[in-house]
Amino acid sequence: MRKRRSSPTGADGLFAERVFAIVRQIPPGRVTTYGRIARAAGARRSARMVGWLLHHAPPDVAAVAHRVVNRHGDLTGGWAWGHPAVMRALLEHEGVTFVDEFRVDLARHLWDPQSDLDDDA
DNA sequence: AACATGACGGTAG
DNA sequence: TCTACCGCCATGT
Repeated sequence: MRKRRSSPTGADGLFAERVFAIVRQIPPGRVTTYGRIARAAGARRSARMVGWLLHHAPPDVAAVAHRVVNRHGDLTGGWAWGHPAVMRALLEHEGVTFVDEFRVDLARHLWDPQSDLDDDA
């Protein structure tokens, strides 16, 4: 039964692949959290792994990784772009509003990977 | 093998 | 609202 591991980087690839697929589905102008992604992907490694995976994500995923923030909406991974201001600029460019210098308005832009049935539609 | 660290999250004070 | 502590999993030293 559920004996996975034995592979680096969640390398079954299952969890990682799952996370990357979800991130790629985040619609522009929307944001989601590490925890939401972890939960939608079957968070066995916890949300911390999501952040770790994003740091090791392929170019196509990194291209939309700015839409992933922590549970408070803070741009904790902003330094991956050299400075959080860069990440903020990318989000604002998509219409995302902020409630603080580096905190997005989750109440208004939060997107849940398990609820991709709403919004736009 | 052990300890410290990290793009996190939840609960408790 | 903010700080502190614990749990989770992989990496680097």
